[in-house]
Amino acid sequence: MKDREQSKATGHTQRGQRAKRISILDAAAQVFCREGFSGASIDEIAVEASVSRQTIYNHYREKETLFTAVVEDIMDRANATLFSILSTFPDKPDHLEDDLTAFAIRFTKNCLCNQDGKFLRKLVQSEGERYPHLFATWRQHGPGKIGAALGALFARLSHKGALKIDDFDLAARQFLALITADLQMITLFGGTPTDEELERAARNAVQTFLRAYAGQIGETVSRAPELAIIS
Amino acid sequence: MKDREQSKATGHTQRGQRAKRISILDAAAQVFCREGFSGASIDEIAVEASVSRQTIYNHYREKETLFTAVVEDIMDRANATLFSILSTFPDKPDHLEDDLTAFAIRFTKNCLCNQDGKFLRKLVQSEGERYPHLFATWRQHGPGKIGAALGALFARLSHKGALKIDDFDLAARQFLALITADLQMITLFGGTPTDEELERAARNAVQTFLRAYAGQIGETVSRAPELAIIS
DNA sequence: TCAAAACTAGACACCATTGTCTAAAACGTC
DNA sequence: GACGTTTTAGACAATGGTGTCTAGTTTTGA
Repeated sequence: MKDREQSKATGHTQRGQRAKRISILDAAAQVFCREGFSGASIDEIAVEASVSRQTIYNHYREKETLFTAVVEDIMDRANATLFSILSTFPDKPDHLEDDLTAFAIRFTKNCLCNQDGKFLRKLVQSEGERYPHLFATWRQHGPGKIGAALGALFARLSHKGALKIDDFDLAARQFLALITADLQMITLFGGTPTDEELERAARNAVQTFLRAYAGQIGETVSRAPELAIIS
Repeated sequence: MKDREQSKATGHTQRGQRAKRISILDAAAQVFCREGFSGASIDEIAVEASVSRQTIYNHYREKETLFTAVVEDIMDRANATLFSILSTFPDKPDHLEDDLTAFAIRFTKNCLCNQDGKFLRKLVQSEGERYPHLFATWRQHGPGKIGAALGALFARLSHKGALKIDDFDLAARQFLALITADLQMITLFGGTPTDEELERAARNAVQTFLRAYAGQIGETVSRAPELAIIS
Protein backbone atom coordinates (compact mmCIF):
# COMPACT_ATOMS: atom_id res chain seq x y z
CA MET A 1 0.00 0.00 0.00
CA LYS A 2 1.96 2.92 -1.30
CA ASP A 3 0.01 5.66 0.47
CA ARG A 4 0.58 4.08 3.83
CA GLU A 5 4.28 3.41 3.52
CA GLN A 6 4.67 7.03 2.58
CA SER A 7 2.91 8.27 5.70
CA LYS A 8 5.04 5.89 7.67
CA ALA A 9 8.18 7.28 6.10
CA THR A 10 7.31 10.96 6.38
CA GLY A 11 5.59 10.90 9.75
CA HIS A 12 7.35 9.95 12.96
CA THR A 13 6.89 6.18 12.46
CA GLN A 14 3.26 6.19 13.70
CA ARG A 15 4.26 4.48 16.92
CA GLY A 16 2.31 2.12 19.12
CA GLN A 17 -1.28 1.11 18.86
CA ARG A 18 -1.93 3.21 15.79
CA ALA A 19 0.97 1.74 13.84
CA LYS A 20 -0.28 -1.77 14.51
CA ARG A 21 -3.78 -0.94 13.36
CA ILE A 22 -2.47 0.39 10.07
CA SER A 23 -0.09 -2.47 9.61
CA ILE A 24 -2.93 -4.92 10.18
CA LEU A 25 -5.28 -3.13 7.82
CA ASP A 26 -2.69 -3.13 5.05
CA ALA A 27 -1.73 -6.73 5.47
CA ALA A 28 -5.37 -7.77 5.66
CA ALA A 29 -6.10 -5.88 2.47
CA GLN A 30 -3.34 -7.72 0.65
CA VAL A 31 -4.41 -11.13 1.89
CA PHE A 32 -8.16 -10.61 1.44
CA CYS A 33 -7.48 -9.36 -2.05
CA ARG A 34 -5.26 -12.30 -2.91
CA GLU A 35 -7.33 -15.06 -1.30
CA GLY A 36 -10.84 -13.73 -0.96
CA PHE A 37 -12.67 -13.59 2.37
CA SER A 38 -12.98 -17.31 3.08
CA GLY A 39 -9.59 -18.12 1.60
CA ALA A 40 -7.79 -15.65 3.82
CA SER A 41 -6.59 -16.88 7.20
CA ILE A 42 -6.01 -14.72 10.21
CA ASP A 43 -2.64 -16.35 10.77
CA GLU A 44 -1.54 -15.39 7.29
CA ILE A 45 -2.58 -11.81 7.92
CA ALA A 46 -0.81 -11.79 11.27
CA VAL A 47 2.45 -12.94 9.70
CA GLU A 48 2.20 -10.45 6.85
CA ALA A 49 1.53 -7.68 9.36
CA SER A 50 4.37 -8.83 11.66
CA VAL A 51 1.93 -8.98 14.51
CA SER A 52 0.66 -11.73 16.74
CA ARG A 53 -2.71 -13.25 15.99
CA GLN A 54 -4.05 -12.15 19.34
CA THR A 55 -3.32 -8.52 18.54
CA ILE A 56 -5.60 -8.76 15.56
CA TYR A 57 -8.37 -10.14 17.72
CA ASN A 58 -7.79 -7.35 20.20
CA HIS A 59 -8.31 -4.66 17.60
CA TYR A 60 -10.98 -6.33 15.52
CA ARG A 61 -13.22 -8.68 17.40
CA GLU A 62 -13.51 -11.23 14.61
CA LYS A 63 -12.62 -11.92 11.02
CA GLU A 64 -15.74 -10.28 9.69
CA THR A 65 -15.13 -7.09 11.68
CA LEU A 66 -11.65 -6.90 10.28
CA PHE A 67 -12.95 -7.39 6.77
CA THR A 68 -15.49 -4.59 6.92
CA ALA A 69 -12.91 -2.31 8.52
CA VAL A 70 -10.54 -3.00 5.64
CA VAL A 71 -13.19 -2.40 3.04
CA GLU A 72 -14.37 0.85 4.60
CA ASP A 73 -10.84 2.07 4.96
CA ILE A 74 -10.03 1.44 1.32
CA MET A 75 -13.29 2.91 0.11
CA ASP A 76 -12.56 6.11 1.98
CA ARG A 77 -9.10 6.40 0.54
CA ALA A 78 -10.22 5.57 -2.97
CA ASN A 79 -13.01 8.13 -2.86
CA ALA A 80 -10.71 10.80 -1.52
CA THR A 81 -8.13 10.36 -4.24
CA LEU A 82 -10.78 10.16 -6.93
CA PHE A 83 -12.38 13.40 -5.85
CA SER A 84 -9.03 15.09 -5.70
CA ILE A 85 -8.48 13.99 -9.28
CA LEU A 86 -11.89 15.30 -10.27
CA SER A 87 -10.79 18.72 -9.11
CA THR A 88 -8.20 18.71 -11.89
CA PHE A 89 -10.83 18.40 -14.60
CA PRO A 90 -10.14 20.92 -17.35
CA ASP A 91 -12.37 23.97 -17.40
CA LYS A 92 -11.04 25.83 -20.42
CA PRO A 93 -12.14 25.02 -23.96
CA ASP A 94 -8.63 25.51 -25.35
CA HIS A 95 -6.46 22.43 -25.78
CA LEU A 96 -9.46 20.40 -24.81
CA GLU A 97 -8.23 17.21 -26.38
CA ASP A 98 -4.88 17.32 -24.63
CA ASP A 99 -6.36 18.41 -21.34
CA LEU A 100 -9.03 15.74 -21.36
CA THR A 101 -6.47 13.12 -22.30
CA ALA A 102 -4.21 14.11 -19.44
CA PHE A 103 -7.19 14.02 -17.11
CA ALA A 104 -8.16 10.57 -18.35
CA ILE A 105 -4.66 9.30 -17.71
CA ARG A 106 -4.69 10.64 -14.17
CA PHE A 107 -8.05 9.04 -13.61
CA THR A 108 -7.29 5.58 -14.95
CA LYS A 109 -3.91 5.54 -13.30
CA ASN A 110 -5.44 6.04 -9.90
CA CYS A 111 -8.52 3.99 -10.53
CA LEU A 112 -7.06 0.94 -12.17
CA CYS A 113 -3.37 0.84 -11.40
CA ASN A 114 -3.05 1.07 -7.66
CA GLN A 115 -3.67 -1.54 -5.03
CA ASP A 116 -6.83 0.08 -3.74
CA GLY A 117 -8.48 0.01 -7.12
CA LYS A 118 -7.60 -3.60 -7.66
CA PHE A 119 -8.86 -4.48 -4.22
CA LEU A 120 -12.17 -2.77 -4.72
CA ARG A 121 -12.78 -4.37 -8.09
CA LYS A 122 -12.10 -7.84 -6.73
CA LEU A 123 -13.88 -7.50 -3.45
CA VAL A 124 -16.99 -5.74 -4.70
CA GLN A 125 -17.32 -8.41 -7.32
CA SER A 126 -16.72 -11.42 -5.10
CA GLU A 127 -18.21 -10.35 -1.76
CA GLY A 128 -20.62 -7.63 -2.83
CA GLU A 129 -23.69 -9.80 -2.56
CA ARG A 130 -22.75 -11.04 0.87
CA TYR A 131 -22.48 -7.53 2.33
CA PRO A 132 -25.25 -5.55 0.65
CA HIS A 133 -25.23 -2.69 3.13
CA LEU A 134 -21.49 -2.19 3.11
CA PHE A 135 -21.28 -1.90 -0.64
CA ALA A 136 -24.55 -0.05 -1.12
CA THR A 137 -23.28 2.89 0.89
CA TRP A 138 -20.06 2.82 -1.06
CA ARG A 139 -22.03 2.84 -4.27
CA GLN A 140 -23.80 5.99 -3.09
CA HIS A 141 -20.84 7.89 -1.74
CA GLY A 142 -18.40 6.63 -4.37
CA PRO A 143 -19.37 5.94 -7.96
CA GLY A 144 -22.73 7.66 -7.58
CA LYS A 145 -21.30 10.98 -6.45
CA ILE A 146 -18.39 10.74 -8.82
CA GLY A 147 -20.69 10.17 -11.76
CA ALA A 148 -22.77 13.18 -10.78
CA ALA A 149 -19.74 15.37 -10.19
CA LEU A 150 -18.22 14.43 -13.50
CA GLY A 151 -21.54 15.15 -15.15
CA ALA A 152 -21.53 18.63 -13.66
CA LEU A 153 -18.02 19.21 -14.91
CA PHE A 154 -19.02 18.24 -18.42
CA ALA A 155 -22.00 20.57 -18.09
CA ARG A 156 -19.65 23.43 -17.26
CA LEU A 157 -17.57 22.61 -20.28
CA SER A 158 -20.65 22.32 -22.40
CA HIS A 159 -21.99 25.72 -21.34
CA LYS A 160 -18.74 27.27 -22.46
CA GLY A 161 -19.46 25.98 -25.94
CA ALA A 162 -16.65 23.47 -26.06
CA LEU A 163 -18.99 20.50 -26.16
CA LYS A 164 -22.50 19.82 -27.23
CA ILE A 165 -24.07 17.49 -24.72
CA ASP A 166 -27.70 16.68 -24.03
CA ASP A 167 -27.44 14.37 -21.07
CA PHE A 168 -24.45 15.30 -18.96
CA ASP A 169 -24.56 12.29 -16.68
CA LEU A 170 -24.79 9.97 -19.62
CA ALA A 171 -21.84 11.67 -21.23
CA ALA A 172 -19.89 11.24 -18.02
CA ARG A 173 -20.66 7.54 -17.85
CA GLN A 174 -19.70 7.08 -21.47
CA PHE A 175 -16.50 8.97 -20.94
CA LEU A 176 -15.58 6.64 -18.11
CA ALA A 177 -16.52 3.60 -20.15
CA LEU A 178 -14.40 4.74 -23.07
CA ILE A 179 -11.28 5.53 -21.10
CA THR A 180 -11.30 2.10 -19.49
CA ALA A 181 -12.30 0.19 -22.61
CA ASP A 182 -8.82 -0.87 -23.63
CA LEU A 183 -7.58 -1.49 -20.11
CA GLN A 184 -10.23 -3.87 -18.84
CA MET A 185 -8.66 -6.91 -20.43
CA ILE A 186 -5.38 -6.09 -18.72
CA THR A 187 -6.67 -5.32 -15.27
CA LEU A 188 -9.09 -8.21 -15.32
CA PHE A 189 -6.17 -10.60 -14.92
CA GLY A 190 -4.43 -8.63 -12.24
CA GLY A 191 -2.02 -6.91 -14.58
CA THR A 192 -1.08 -3.25 -14.42
CA PRO A 193 -1.13 -1.25 -17.64
CA THR A 194 2.11 0.40 -18.68
CA ASP A 195 2.32 4.15 -19.14
CA GLU A 196 2.20 3.73 -22.90
CA GLU A 197 -0.95 1.67 -22.67
CA LEU A 198 -2.53 4.25 -20.41
CA GLU A 199 -1.58 7.03 -22.75
CA ARG A 200 -2.82 5.31 -25.89
CA ALA A 201 -6.07 4.20 -24.25
CA ALA A 202 -6.77 7.72 -23.03
CA ARG A 203 -5.98 9.31 -26.37
CA ASN A 204 -8.17 6.89 -28.31
CA ALA A 205 -11.02 7.36 -25.86
CA VAL A 206 -10.88 11.14 -25.88
CA GLN A 207 -10.74 11.33 -29.66
CA THR A 208 -13.84 9.20 -29.99
CA PHE A 209 -15.58 11.05 -27.19
CA LEU A 210 -14.87 14.40 -28.78
CA ARG A 211 -16.02 13.25 -32.20
CA ALA A 212 -19.30 12.22 -30.61
CA TYR A 213 -19.74 15.30 -28.46
CA ALA A 214 -17.85 18.06 -30.24
CA GLY A 215 -19.85 21.25 -30.53
CA GLN A 216 -19.33 23.24 -33.71
CA ILE A 217 -16.16 24.58 -32.21
CA GLY A 218 -15.05 26.25 -35.43
CA GLU A 219 -18.39 28.00 -35.86
CA THR A 220 -18.80 29.01 -32.26
CA VAL A 221 -15.32 30.41 -32.04
CA SER A 222 -15.47 32.31 -35.29
CA ARG A 223 -18.94 33.70 -34.64
CA ALA A 224 -18.28 34.78 -31.09
CA PRO A 225 -16.34 37.97 -31.96
CA GLU A 226 -19.19 39.22 -34.19
CA LEU A 227 -21.70 38.82 -31.40
CA ALA A 228 -19.36 40.53 -29.02
CA ILE A 229 -19.02 43.52 -31.32
CA ILE A 230 -22.77 43.85 -31.86
CA SER A 231 -23.63 43.78 -28.17
CA MET B 1 -28.56 -22.99 -15.76
CA LYS B 2 -31.27 -22.32 -18.27
CA ASP B 3 -29.57 -23.95 -21.25
CA ARG B 4 -29.17 -27.18 -19.40
CA GLU B 5 -32.70 -27.44 -18.05
CA GLN B 6 -33.84 -26.98 -21.58
CA SER B 7 -31.76 -29.86 -22.88
CA LYS B 8 -33.03 -31.90 -19.97
CA ALA B 9 -36.60 -31.03 -20.87
CA THR B 10 -36.33 -31.57 -24.61
CA GLY B 11 -34.00 -34.56 -24.58
CA HIS B 12 -34.94 -37.91 -23.07
CA THR B 13 -33.91 -36.92 -19.54
CA GLN B 14 -30.20 -37.56 -20.22
CA ARG B 15 -30.29 -40.69 -18.12
CA GLY B 16 -27.61 -42.32 -16.07
CA GLN B 17 -24.00 -41.31 -15.74
CA ARG B 18 -24.28 -38.42 -18.16
CA ALA B 19 -27.20 -36.86 -16.33
CA LYS B 20 -25.24 -36.92 -13.07
CA ARG B 21 -22.24 -35.25 -14.65
CA ILE B 22 -24.38 -32.41 -15.93
CA SER B 23 -26.28 -32.07 -12.70
CA ILE B 24 -23.01 -31.85 -10.82
CA LEU B 25 -21.54 -29.30 -13.18
CA ASP B 26 -24.57 -27.06 -12.89
CA ALA B 27 -24.78 -27.26 -9.13
CA ALA B 28 -21.04 -26.68 -8.82
CA ALA B 29 -21.30 -23.62 -11.04
CA GLN B 30 -23.99 -22.15 -8.81
CA VAL B 31 -22.11 -22.80 -5.60
CA PHE B 32 -18.68 -21.76 -6.87
CA CYS B 33 -20.24 -18.60 -8.20
CA ARG B 34 -22.00 -17.84 -4.94
CA GLU B 35 -19.22 -18.77 -2.53
CA GLY B 36 -16.00 -18.60 -4.50
CA PHE B 37 -13.61 -21.53 -4.76
CA SER B 38 -12.51 -21.79 -1.14
CA GLY B 39 -15.92 -20.88 0.21
CA ALA B 40 -17.66 -23.63 -1.70
CA SER B 41 -17.92 -27.02 -0.03
CA ILE B 42 -18.28 -30.31 -1.85
CA ASP B 43 -21.14 -31.29 0.44
CA GLU B 44 -23.05 -28.18 -0.51
CA ILE B 45 -22.58 -28.97 -4.17
CA ALA B 46 -23.63 -32.57 -3.62
CA VAL B 47 -26.86 -31.49 -1.96
CA GLU B 48 -27.62 -28.92 -4.65
CA ALA B 49 -26.98 -31.55 -7.32
CA SER B 50 -29.07 -34.18 -5.48
CA VAL B 51 -26.14 -36.51 -5.59
CA SER B 52 -23.99 -38.16 -2.99
CA ARG B 53 -20.61 -36.69 -2.24
CA GLN B 54 -18.86 -39.85 -3.32
CA THR B 55 -20.36 -39.58 -6.78
CA ILE B 56 -18.70 -36.23 -7.21
CA TYR B 57 -15.36 -37.70 -6.23
CA ASN B 58 -15.95 -40.55 -8.68
CA HIS B 59 -16.43 -38.19 -11.61
CA TYR B 60 -13.95 -35.49 -10.65
CA ARG B 61 -11.02 -36.69 -8.64
CA GLU B 62 -10.82 -33.62 -6.41
CA LYS B 63 -12.26 -30.18 -5.81
CA GLU B 64 -9.80 -28.50 -8.11
CA THR B 65 -10.56 -30.88 -10.99
CA LEU B 66 -14.24 -30.15 -10.58
CA PHE B 67 -13.59 -26.45 -10.59
CA THR B 68 -11.61 -26.42 -13.80
CA ALA B 69 -14.18 -28.67 -15.44
CA VAL B 70 -16.92 -26.23 -14.50
CA VAL B 71 -14.98 -23.25 -15.77
CA GLU B 72 -14.12 -24.89 -19.08
CA ASP B 73 -17.68 -26.00 -19.55
CA ILE B 74 -19.05 -22.53 -19.02
CA MET B 75 -16.43 -20.88 -21.16
CA ASP B 76 -17.31 -23.17 -24.05
CA ARG B 77 -21.00 -22.42 -23.73
CA ALA B 78 -20.48 -18.69 -23.35
CA ASN B 79 -18.23 -18.53 -26.39
CA ALA B 80 -20.66 -20.53 -28.48
CA THR B 81 -23.63 -18.29 -27.71
CA LEU B 82 -21.57 -15.15 -28.18
CA PHE B 83 -20.39 -16.21 -31.61
CA SER B 84 -23.90 -17.15 -32.61
CA ILE B 85 -24.95 -13.64 -31.64
CA LEU B 86 -22.10 -12.17 -33.65
CA SER B 87 -23.56 -13.83 -36.72
CA THR B 88 -26.60 -11.59 -36.35
CA PHE B 89 -24.54 -8.42 -36.73
CA PRO B 90 -26.22 -6.10 -39.24
CA ASP B 91 -24.64 -5.94 -42.67
CA LYS B 92 -26.86 -3.42 -44.42
CA PRO B 93 -26.36 0.33 -44.06
CA ASP B 94 -30.11 1.00 -43.93
CA HIS B 95 -31.72 1.34 -40.52
CA LEU B 96 -28.27 1.11 -39.06
CA GLU B 97 -29.19 2.75 -35.78
CA ASP B 98 -32.09 0.42 -35.13
CA ASP B 99 -30.19 -2.65 -36.28
CA LEU B 100 -27.14 -1.86 -34.20
CA THR B 101 -29.33 -1.17 -31.19
CA ALA B 102 -31.11 -4.47 -31.54
CA PHE B 103 -27.77 -6.21 -31.89
CA ALA B 104 -26.44 -4.46 -28.80
CA ILE B 105 -29.46 -5.61 -26.83
CA ARG B 106 -28.97 -9.20 -27.92
CA PHE B 107 -25.33 -8.97 -26.97
CA THR B 108 -25.70 -7.45 -23.53
CA LYS B 109 -28.62 -9.68 -22.70
CA ASN B 110 -26.57 -12.80 -23.31
CA CYS B 111 -23.37 -11.41 -21.94
CA LEU B 112 -24.53 -9.76 -18.77
CA CYS B 113 -27.91 -11.19 -17.91
CA ASN B 114 -27.51 -14.93 -17.86
CA GLN B 115 -25.91 -17.14 -15.25
CA ASP B 116 -22.89 -18.00 -17.37
CA GLY B 117 -21.97 -14.39 -17.86
CA LYS B 118 -22.27 -13.65 -14.18
CA PHE B 119 -20.23 -16.70 -13.35
CA LEU B 120 -17.42 -15.77 -15.70
CA ARG B 121 -17.24 -12.21 -14.47
CA LYS B 122 -16.98 -13.31 -10.86
CA LEU B 123 -14.68 -16.24 -11.32
CA VAL B 124 -12.27 -14.62 -13.74
CA GLN B 125 -11.97 -11.73 -11.37
CA SER B 126 -11.56 -13.72 -8.16
CA GLU B 127 -9.67 -16.82 -9.29
CA GLY B 128 -8.04 -15.61 -12.49
CA GLU B 129 -4.65 -15.10 -10.94
CA ARG B 130 -4.66 -18.52 -9.32
CA TYR B 131 -5.26 -20.35 -12.61
CA PRO B 132 -3.30 -18.37 -15.18
CA HIS B 133 -3.32 -21.09 -17.83
CA LEU B 134 -7.02 -21.80 -17.59
CA PHE B 135 -8.02 -18.22 -18.08
CA ALA B 136 -5.30 -17.32 -20.56
CA THR B 137 -6.65 -19.80 -23.07
CA TRP B 138 -10.13 -18.46 -22.50
CA ARG B 139 -8.87 -14.98 -23.10
CA GLN B 140 -7.51 -16.10 -26.45
CA HIS B 141 -10.43 -18.14 -27.65
CA GLY B 142 -13.08 -15.90 -26.12
CA PRO B 143 -12.73 -12.13 -25.83
CA GLY B 144 -9.74 -12.06 -28.14
CA LYS B 145 -11.48 -13.75 -31.05
CA ILE B 146 -14.71 -11.93 -30.38
CA GLY B 147 -12.99 -8.58 -30.47
CA ALA B 148 -11.33 -9.46 -33.76
CA ALA B 149 -14.54 -10.81 -35.26
CA LEU B 150 -16.49 -7.75 -34.25
CA GLY B 151 -13.76 -5.60 -35.71
CA ALA B 152 -14.10 -7.41 -39.03
CA LEU B 153 -17.84 -6.88 -38.97
CA PHE B 154 -17.40 -3.16 -38.44
CA ALA B 155 -14.89 -3.17 -41.29
CA ARG B 156 -17.50 -4.70 -43.58
CA LEU B 157 -19.97 -2.04 -42.55
CA SER B 158 -17.36 0.64 -43.01
CA HIS B 159 -16.48 -0.48 -46.52
CA LYS B 160 -20.12 -0.11 -47.47
CA GLY B 161 -19.87 3.53 -46.54
CA ALA B 162 -22.16 3.37 -43.55
CA LEU B 163 -19.39 4.18 -41.12
CA LYS B 164 -16.08 5.96 -41.21
CA ILE B 165 -13.65 4.00 -39.09
CA ASP B 166 -9.88 4.09 -38.97
CA ASP B 167 -9.11 1.36 -36.49
CA PHE B 168 -11.74 -1.35 -36.66
CA ASP B 169 -10.63 -3.28 -33.60
CA LEU B 170 -10.58 -0.12 -31.56
CA ALA B 171 -14.05 0.75 -32.73
CA ALA B 172 -15.20 -2.72 -31.75
CA ARG B 173 -13.77 -2.39 -28.27
CA GLN B 174 -15.31 1.04 -27.85
CA PHE B 175 -18.65 -0.25 -29.04
CA LEU B 176 -18.54 -2.96 -26.41
CA ALA B 177 -17.48 -0.50 -23.75
CA LEU B 178 -20.31 1.87 -24.62
CA ILE B 179 -23.07 -0.71 -24.66
CA THR B 180 -22.10 -1.94 -21.21
CA ALA B 181 -21.42 1.49 -19.73
CA ASP B 182 -24.78 1.96 -18.07
CA LEU B 183 -25.16 -1.65 -17.00
CA GLN B 184 -21.93 -2.18 -15.12
CA MET B 185 -23.21 -0.61 -11.94
CA ILE B 186 -26.18 -2.97 -11.99
CA THR B 187 -24.38 -6.19 -12.78
CA LEU B 188 -21.54 -5.41 -10.42
CA PHE B 189 -23.84 -6.09 -7.51
CA GLY B 190 -25.34 -9.24 -8.92
CA GLY B 191 -28.43 -7.54 -10.26
CA THR B 192 -29.98 -8.23 -13.64
CA PRO B 193 -30.93 -5.27 -15.81
CA THR B 194 -34.55 -4.99 -16.85
CA ASP B 195 -35.52 -4.96 -20.51
CA GLU B 196 -36.07 -1.21 -20.34
CA GLU B 197 -32.63 -0.66 -18.94
CA LEU B 198 -31.12 -2.85 -21.63
CA GLU B 199 -33.01 -0.99 -24.32
CA ARG B 200 -32.11 2.46 -23.06
CA ALA B 201 -28.47 1.55 -22.52
CA ALA B 202 -28.19 0.15 -26.03
CA ARG B 203 -29.90 3.13 -27.62
CA ASN B 204 -27.73 5.65 -25.82
CA ALA B 205 -24.59 3.73 -26.69
CA VAL B 206 -25.43 3.34 -30.36
CA GLN B 207 -26.33 6.99 -30.73
CA THR B 208 -23.04 8.09 -29.30
CA PHE B 209 -21.14 5.50 -31.28
CA LEU B 210 -22.75 6.59 -34.52
CA ARG B 211 -22.12 10.26 -33.81
CA ALA B 212 -18.45 9.41 -33.36
CA TYR B 213 -18.17 7.09 -36.33
CA ALA B 214 -20.85 8.21 -38.75
CA GLY B 215 -19.64 8.59 -42.28
CA GLN B 216 -21.18 11.56 -44.05
CA ILE B 217 -24.36 9.55 -44.51
CA GLY B 218 -26.38 12.55 -45.57
CA GLU B 219 -23.80 13.45 -48.20
CA THR B 220 -23.26 9.93 -49.39
CA VAL B 221 -26.93 9.21 -49.71
CA SER B 222 -27.84 12.46 -51.46
CA ARG B 223 -24.88 12.33 -53.78
CA ALA B 224 -25.32 8.70 -54.74
CA PRO B 225 -28.18 9.26 -57.25
CA GLU B 226 -26.15 11.83 -59.17
CA LEU B 227 -23.23 9.48 -59.51
CA ALA B 228 -25.55 6.69 -60.56
CA ILE B 229 -27.03 8.82 -63.32
CA ILE B 230 -23.65 9.94 -64.62
CA SER B 231 -22.19 6.45 -64.79
C1' DT C 1 11.38 4.71 37.47
C1' DC C 2 7.14 2.43 37.84
C1' DA C 3 2.53 0.95 36.75
C1' DA C 4 -0.78 0.31 33.32
C1' DA C 5 -1.53 -0.95 28.85
C1' DA C 6 -0.47 -3.41 24.80
C1' DC C 7 1.82 -7.15 22.67
C1' DT C 8 3.60 -12.01 22.08
C1' DA C 9 3.91 -17.03 21.80
C1' DG C 10 1.85 -20.95 22.48
C1' DA C 11 -1.62 -24.20 23.90
C1' DC C 12 -6.31 -25.18 23.52
C1' DA C 13 -11.28 -26.65 22.31
C1' DC C 14 -14.22 -26.61 18.61
C1' DC C 15 -15.80 -27.04 14.15
C1' DA C 16 -15.90 -27.51 9.10
C1' DT C 17 -13.86 -29.57 5.27
C1' DT C 18 -11.42 -32.78 2.31
C1' DG C 19 -10.80 -37.10 0.56
C1' DT C 20 -11.03 -42.31 1.56
C1' DC C 21 -13.34 -46.44 2.61
C1' DT C 22 -17.09 -49.64 3.36
C1' DA C 23 -21.32 -52.28 2.79
C1' DA C 24 -25.71 -51.99 1.05
C1' DA C 25 -28.97 -50.42 -2.46
C1' DA C 26 -30.39 -49.06 -7.18
C1' DC C 27 -29.77 -49.33 -11.90
C1' DG C 28 -29.13 -50.92 -16.70
C1' DT C 29 -28.40 -54.65 -19.78
C1' DC C 30 -28.41 -59.02 -21.63
C1' DG D 1 -34.06 -62.63 -13.38
C1' DA D 2 -28.96 -62.36 -12.82
C1' DC D 3 -24.68 -59.82 -13.24
C1' DG D 4 -21.67 -55.89 -13.41
C1' DT D 5 -21.63 -51.13 -12.78
C1' DT D 6 -22.94 -47.00 -10.49
C1' DT D 7 -24.73 -44.69 -6.65
C1' DT D 8 -25.59 -44.01 -1.86
C1' DA D 9 -25.20 -43.10 3.15
C1' DG D 10 -22.36 -42.99 6.61
C1' DA D 11 -18.20 -43.55 9.24
C1' DC D 12 -13.52 -42.17 9.25
C1' DA D 13 -8.72 -39.89 9.77
C1' DA D 14 -6.30 -35.89 8.71
C1' DT D 15 -5.99 -31.20 8.17
C1' DG D 16 -6.48 -26.46 8.89
C1' DG D 17 -9.10 -22.71 10.42
C1' DT D 18 -11.43 -19.70 14.25
C1' DG D 19 -11.59 -17.68 18.45
C1' DT D 20 -10.23 -18.08 23.56
C1' DC D 21 -7.13 -18.29 27.26
C1' DT D 22 -2.90 -17.79 29.90
C1' DA D 23 1.46 -16.40 31.37
C1' DG D 24 5.30 -13.83 30.29
C1' DT D 25 7.43 -9.72 27.80
C1' DT D 26 7.64 -5.19 25.84
C1' DT D 27 6.11 -0.49 25.25
C1' DT D 28 4.20 3.73 26.76
C1' DG D 29 3.51 7.74 29.35
C1' DA D 30 3.31 10.09 33.75
